[in-house]
Amino acid sequence: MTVTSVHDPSHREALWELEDAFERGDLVSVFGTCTVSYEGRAASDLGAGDRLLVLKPDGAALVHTDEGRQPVNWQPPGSQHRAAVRDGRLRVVSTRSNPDETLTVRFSDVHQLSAMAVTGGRDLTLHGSEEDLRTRILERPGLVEPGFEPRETERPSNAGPMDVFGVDADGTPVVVELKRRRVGPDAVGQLARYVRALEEELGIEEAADDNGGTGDGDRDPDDAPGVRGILVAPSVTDRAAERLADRGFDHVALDPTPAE
Amino acid sequence: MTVTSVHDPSHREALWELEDAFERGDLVSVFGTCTVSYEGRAASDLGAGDRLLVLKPDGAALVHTDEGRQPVNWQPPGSQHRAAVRDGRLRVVSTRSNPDETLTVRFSDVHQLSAMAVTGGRDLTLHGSEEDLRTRILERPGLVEPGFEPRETERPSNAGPMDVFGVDADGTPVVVELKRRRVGPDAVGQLARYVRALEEELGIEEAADDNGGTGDGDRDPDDAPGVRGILVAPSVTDRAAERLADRGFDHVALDPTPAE
DNA sequence: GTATTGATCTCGTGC
DNA sequence: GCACGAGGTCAATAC
Repeated sequence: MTVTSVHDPSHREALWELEDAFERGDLVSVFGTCTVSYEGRAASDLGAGDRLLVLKPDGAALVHTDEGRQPVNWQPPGSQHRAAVRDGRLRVVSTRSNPDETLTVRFSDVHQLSAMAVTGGRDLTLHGSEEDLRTRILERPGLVEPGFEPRETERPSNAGPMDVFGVDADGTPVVVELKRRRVGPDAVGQLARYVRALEEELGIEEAADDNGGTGDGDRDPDDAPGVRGILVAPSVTDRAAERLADRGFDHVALDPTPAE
Repeated sequence: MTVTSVHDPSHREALWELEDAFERGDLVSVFGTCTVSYEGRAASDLGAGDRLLVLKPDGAALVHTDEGRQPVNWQPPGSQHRAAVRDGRLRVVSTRSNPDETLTVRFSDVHQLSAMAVTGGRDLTLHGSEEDLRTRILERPGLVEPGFEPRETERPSNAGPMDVFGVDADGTPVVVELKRRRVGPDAVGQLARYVRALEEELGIEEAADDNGGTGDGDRDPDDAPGVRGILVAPSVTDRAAERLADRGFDHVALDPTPAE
């Protein structure tokens, strides 16, 4: 089996194993007592402690403590790993450019080092994403509202691509913004940008909304809108609901996956 | 140091080690060939392949392939790990509630299993965050613009807390939104929400309070906005710049850390 | 390369 | 518990 593993190695022994593992393109895990420092997009220091260092052949480096889903320190894929023994410590440095950043892990003790050749088997089939929600709607447009007709997905606009563009039963243009989970006010802002961009593009002028300054698309919900906005999400927060009402947008409660 | 480590263990042997490690509250790493399935906020399946499984005493579980900073599958902290041998495979299941979700890892082969007791040493000192940017501005308000006077940070509003609230040289209220890096249109929307909320708030106060506020609260609707918005960030995208101009907001180029 | 947005985002903080 | 926003976010995609 292609796993090498050393228990309580000397620094020099650990160094050999690391260099071999880098050479082979192995996935490496190192248990040990170390300090960590990072400099790049920000800068950080982490005092001595026991941690797990994971080094990947694609250049990713992860320093994990006993808590949290997130590594306490890391280096993104595309970095270069190097190892050396300096000042009686095993030093692992991972660097990359653009942006320039460096992660340095200094081990006073290495307790356990393992390396394994790993290939393939990384394609995940995932269900329940925003894309699934879109598929669901395209297959059954009536879920949005009776008479809704999708015309285009990822339709380009000055404000970027809108999730779904279509028309309602009256033929009024509709912008649909999809979210796979409960949303806050930011999603309403996003929808508003698309609606506004489409209104400008279609040459639909809103009544009395061109004083520059703070005019930001407020409308009277009683007005017949030039372009409608519909937010499709399982639910919305109170503040988002307020903002939806302000803009005259609708919310449709829908999950990315059908109820089971 | 208490590191246990087994190479090419039988499933039963691996099971013992796992259960002991769970008992002791160890940080665990497992190299092996496995399939992974997840069901909860979404659902996913991953075919057989060699991976690294990390199990943390706080309940976090991470499945890593040879690529990427992100685990291909995971379970958040607060989950419960369990292990068993079923159908000739070593099965590790991690579950949590609220939301209900389950990660199942089935090993056909375990190549290497290590466990280490880990405590403390997880407080990181980080520099270059948004908070550093705020500190910088509070110490030298002139960086925003000459005459700017910060009055409050995290000032509450109907739209949430604004990063910095203050007044400019003319006494006009100013909302400052801070970003540690280059920003897109979303940040302008965020700033706009705060400015709008503050305008409404001040409008209500003026209407409800006959004395008006301080003398410097006067403004000319045609000329100056009631509330100014300033986005402080290293830089902004074109679309964000457009949007800033639309709203009449200003951009101040500033890094979280002084140039070196 | 930059820009934009989704994510099983995670994580902290405040209510 | 929910809501809101930051993050060295990461990662995919379009340009």
